[in-house]
Amino acid sequence: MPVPLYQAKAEFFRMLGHPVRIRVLELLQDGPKAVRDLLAEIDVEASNLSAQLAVLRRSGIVTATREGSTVVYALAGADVADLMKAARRILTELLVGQNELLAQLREDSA
Amino acid sequence: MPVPLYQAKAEFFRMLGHPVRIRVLELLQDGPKAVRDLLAEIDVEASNLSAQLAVLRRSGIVTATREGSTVVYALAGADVADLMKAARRILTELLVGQNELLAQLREDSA
DNA sequence: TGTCGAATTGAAGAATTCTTCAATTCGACA
DNA sequence: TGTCGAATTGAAGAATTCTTCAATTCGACA
Repeated sequence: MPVPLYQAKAEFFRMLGHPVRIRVLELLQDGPKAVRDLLAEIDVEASNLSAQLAVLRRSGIVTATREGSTVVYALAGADVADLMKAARRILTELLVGQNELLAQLREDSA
Repeated sequence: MPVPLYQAKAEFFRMLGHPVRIRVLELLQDGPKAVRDLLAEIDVEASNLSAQLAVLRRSGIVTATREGSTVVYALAGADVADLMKAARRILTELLVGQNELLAQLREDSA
């Protein structure tokens, strides 16, 4: 039996659910980048970055190609920017909501 | 110091990364639903569903209101449909890619 | 008030994911 | 061939998340 769709969706979102992986995807939206460059921009150990890149690679959302002594990663073509935009829209609402809640709490205790 | 944005994004996606939570969000796109109804449509134990609903509630993406002896959940207004659409677009690409890979593997071993 | 159904919660173990370390692979270049 | 830098991998413990069970809350209604 095939993986049910909601299961595949859940795994997809889970794959996105890590700060380093998010940063990588964001950086790759400007074009392909060598691991060294990613390493320079993200605050993470090399081996940990490798592990997170492996997660992205396995999912197929990025590709890796060796160029000389370095390895270059790129988005596999999928329209990641749109997804991030949609996510940001919701996330903004949620954070605003939390702020309002916080403000109310301050009110109430004042 | 505030939570960095990529951290908030990662938590957001992680919140989406569970089959039951995905199903709930999908079902709520058709309008508010009582927990009993969700329970009838999703293959999950009541206490487990409650736990997953709690995750969604805490994030603010859904609201819960008690109506008589049942509790009704609804999307908090955020545009979840768009997000799901963007996700589906990428996910489709990824799954197609995996199928092609699989086809190649079959080729090679034939 | 007592009881029932609906839903949630806390606690505990199981399962999964993260992080780090040491070891390894791979190409470049002397 | 030997060595170096770049990147990855495997293993192991730490941390987080899931699932399940029993207990609890809360309103409806007799």
